[in-house]
Amino acid sequence: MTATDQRTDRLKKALRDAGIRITRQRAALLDVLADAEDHPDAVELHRRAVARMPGISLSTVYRTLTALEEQGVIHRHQFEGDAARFEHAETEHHDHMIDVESGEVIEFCSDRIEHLQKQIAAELGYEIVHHRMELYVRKKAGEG
Amino acid sequence: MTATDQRTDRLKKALRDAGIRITRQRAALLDVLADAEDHPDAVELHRRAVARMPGISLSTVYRTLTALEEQGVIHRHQFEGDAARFEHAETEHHDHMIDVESGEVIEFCSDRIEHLQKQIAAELGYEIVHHRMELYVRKKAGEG
DNA sequence: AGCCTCCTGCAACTGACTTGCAGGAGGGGC
DNA sequence: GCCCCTCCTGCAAGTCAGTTGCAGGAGGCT
Repeated sequence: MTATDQRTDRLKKALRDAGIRITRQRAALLDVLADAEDHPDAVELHRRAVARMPGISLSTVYRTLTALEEQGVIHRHQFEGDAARFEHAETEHHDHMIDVESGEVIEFCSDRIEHLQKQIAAELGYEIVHHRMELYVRKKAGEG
Repeated sequence: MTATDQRTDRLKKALRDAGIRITRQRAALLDVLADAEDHPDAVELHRRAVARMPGISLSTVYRTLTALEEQGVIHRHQFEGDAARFEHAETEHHDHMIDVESGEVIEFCSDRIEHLQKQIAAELGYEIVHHRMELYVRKKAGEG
């Protein structure tokens, strides 16, 4: 059993535990999400899901993505000017850099920034529910 | 002449210099933008503009907002699950905190975070074109 | 004042989702 | 293993925010 198979099983268990039926369509989408190493949008996920479960409709993909997000097993990202992109939640917390030329998405994390964010909010009497930080970047001249 | 009148004049000048005609519709919208102390969306801006120039259409508001953004005289923000919100660009650079309960938008800025962002991008061989950082927050218990 | 453009309002369109509906299929209970 | 209740699905139609084609209207240079 591969690492992504195990991930698929954990995702399925989370859903069954929440009383959500594992249909063939949902199983196909979970497989696709567990396999994905990138940040695909709904249409791309649908394209990949059709390969495993021909006939699955785009509305089922949208409905299932919404349910999966509600269960916290996937994250939804809304980058500038794009359709929403998704990734399974079995990753360490991280933020995103988007290469504005290639569209490539790079993950990163900074404890120091997170700490400063918390501090700034606290100074104004707030606590952070969640945050969004995206760096739109370009390869430096002479690199890449 | 008030501060916002002066701001309106600067905005108009920026447009004329870019070869963009100052029509009555655009003048009305510039007035509204110069006056706004909050972060209104297109529909709210249209509502306010109608008070100064009855008959101005929503599509003209959208078209003008796009042009103003291209000229760099206003900024567009796409907060989670909301229509785009706008503010004139005559402010110091800042990021936003959104109170998830009241919808209130609070501006803040952290040089230390900006510095860390630049550093993280540089370490991966990138330079930042622009960034987006939003903190979704809630008033701490016992405050507010 | 004349005239060339660019701008405007209207209505129709787009893209990304969302939803109503009637038929279909999980999966617990037997 | 089969039943049956309920939830899920595909389809088509709808929604929401924003965009665009068009024909008439108005800046602003001369």
